[in-house]
Amino acid sequence: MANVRLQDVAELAGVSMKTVSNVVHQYPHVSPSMRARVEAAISELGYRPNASARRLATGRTGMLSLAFSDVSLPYFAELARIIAHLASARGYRLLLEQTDGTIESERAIISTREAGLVDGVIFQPSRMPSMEISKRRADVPLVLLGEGPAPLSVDHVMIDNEAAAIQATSHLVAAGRTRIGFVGHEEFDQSVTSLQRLRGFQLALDAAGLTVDMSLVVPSAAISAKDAADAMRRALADGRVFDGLVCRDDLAAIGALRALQEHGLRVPEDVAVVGWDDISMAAFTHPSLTTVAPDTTQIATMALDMLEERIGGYTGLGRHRIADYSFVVRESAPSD
Amino acid sequence: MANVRLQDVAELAGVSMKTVSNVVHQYPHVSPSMRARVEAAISELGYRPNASARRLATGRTGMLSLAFSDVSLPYFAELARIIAHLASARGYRLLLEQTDGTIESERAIISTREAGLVDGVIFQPSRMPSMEISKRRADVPLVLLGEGPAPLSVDHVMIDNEAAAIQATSHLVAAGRTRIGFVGHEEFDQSVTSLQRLRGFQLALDAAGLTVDMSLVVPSAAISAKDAADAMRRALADGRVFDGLVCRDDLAAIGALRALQEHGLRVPEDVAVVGWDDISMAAFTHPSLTTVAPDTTQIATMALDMLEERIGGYTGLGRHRIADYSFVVRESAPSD
DNA sequence: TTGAAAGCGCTAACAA
DNA sequence: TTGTTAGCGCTTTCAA
Repeated sequence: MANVRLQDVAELAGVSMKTVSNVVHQYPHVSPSMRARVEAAISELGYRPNASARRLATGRTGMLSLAFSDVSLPYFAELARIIAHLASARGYRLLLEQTDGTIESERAIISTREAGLVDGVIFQPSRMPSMEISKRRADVPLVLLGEGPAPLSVDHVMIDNEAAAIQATSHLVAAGRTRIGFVGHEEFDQSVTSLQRLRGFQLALDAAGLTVDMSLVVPSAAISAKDAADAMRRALADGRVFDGLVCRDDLAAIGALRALQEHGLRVPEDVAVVGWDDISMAAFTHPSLTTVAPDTTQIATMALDMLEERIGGYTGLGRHRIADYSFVVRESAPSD
Repeated sequence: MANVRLQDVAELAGVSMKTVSNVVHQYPHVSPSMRARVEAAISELGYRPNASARRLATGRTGMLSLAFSDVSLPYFAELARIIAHLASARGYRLLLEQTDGTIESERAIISTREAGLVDGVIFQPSRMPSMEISKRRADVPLVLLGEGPAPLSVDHVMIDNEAAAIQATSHLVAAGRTRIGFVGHEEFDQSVTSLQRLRGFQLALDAAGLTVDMSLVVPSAAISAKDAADAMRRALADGRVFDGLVCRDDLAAIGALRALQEHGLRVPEDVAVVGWDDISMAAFTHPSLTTVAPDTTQIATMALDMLEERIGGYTGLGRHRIADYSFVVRESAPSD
């Protein structure tokens, strides 16, 4: 019962394995009577093709792996949802790999110890230097997500973080804010993501003739609402005064919102807050978040397109695609 | 370069495939010189074992699939994170399957069309009747999550939803609330989860001598903050008056918070709100959420334990395990 | 249109 | 301790 083979079906139907295979694969040139006979045998035996055997024979696994630090971060969860859907529409299943942002786990992603596990990998590194990524063996097709300075040899999808950070910061400047802080980047080992956003932040302030006050730049122990809230609580207790806040991501913004409210500050009246990612919760915080909204569907589509081209045999220099983003204005930092 | 086989390594090293295999598997009884020679050959050739071939030979895939409606729901994302970690510690990788809560997708999960894809399945159904689940072919080990009345033939992990709902409701009653509503269950095709929570809600009100006012039971178009907020907005616009709210989950609570605030009501002064799931955001809403906190680590551990027993050959009646939960009191519904 | 047979790369039982 | 070899179940030329 458990192990019905293609061969068993063939024997019961009195045909060859090839014929059964043709039926299973909907191969058009099979006479209706053959097909009927084979299908009867299939359902009588309860036959199901064995995925491992098929994979060994074809060399294709029909699986992609999706690797990033942590699925429980809303941005990644929402991205995973989209990628899983789009991948499934293209006939792939998704393997979930969490790195927890450790360099060891990220290395393990890059240097797959097993061949033939997945057909391709979509990977958003957080710690790994691009030099190291570029030195990997080009065994399995890889597309990088996120904002690292991607090595020339690898395909890559990102949004223009610097431009978006400039827009977010300028939005606060335009609203007349002058004591604008930045919250939520890692305290040590900053991810490239954070660095690019910080850079845009600084460029925008410079352009507005405001100098960056380093005491208003508040790093966080880790990427989470809790750590951002803790960092902001300390900064506020320390007497620092903000009237605007660019947050590294929406989680940091949510933590900051909490710390500001505990400190008796009103958002946006006293402090305007801008987040990043437009996670679904951003519309439901109190106040709702003005935020940078990467076009995640486009990111996922670009990544899958390039991955499929690689899987299809394309070899060539790494392509760098820039995905769109929009700037969503809500209550935490209105336009005026 | 791409296709180095075990055999190639064996030839280069001048040994048999078995010896190479022994080395690859860390088999202890290999002479050091052999080991060294083989390892040299492995790295010279850049050999990596082929996962598909290994799986075909052993019949084990080392993969589990995790199926539920939607990873972007925080509860599922957080659960997925934990399960992925624990599974990985046990040597399994995780395949992500989203059903979107459609019955067709749930059927596809239950009746795996391919054999040998995964060693086991962890599945939280939302629509599927338990009768149908029990009729499935017992091909691949399955553990059910969540609160359905699980068929006797299948392993199952859940928390006692009814008891938790009673506790949540009683908490509001004890604080003197009398116009207690329920928000966020599906409007049609209620999941068993919702029904059990509603039942506990009703039992607690009955026990307190309060009758359930059906106009305070506010269903939502779907499980999301947005739909719950919309439903609550309509209820409030309709003139319904609440002083307490048991929410089907934290997302519903977040939506409700939003609607209440827009309506000028204060939480908890005017309306006390209790959520469910204790998603990480629950500590950062404004006000923070009092909520039922299922012990997700325990849920994941129980599920994996039972799954591994099944994979290991255990056959027997389905076991039903009840996991712990706690009731976390925060600002949205304080103790007094 | 259908059949026969040679792999795909690895494991594991059995020998040596 | 190491070698031989027969599968695992499917795909895929090449024939018929």
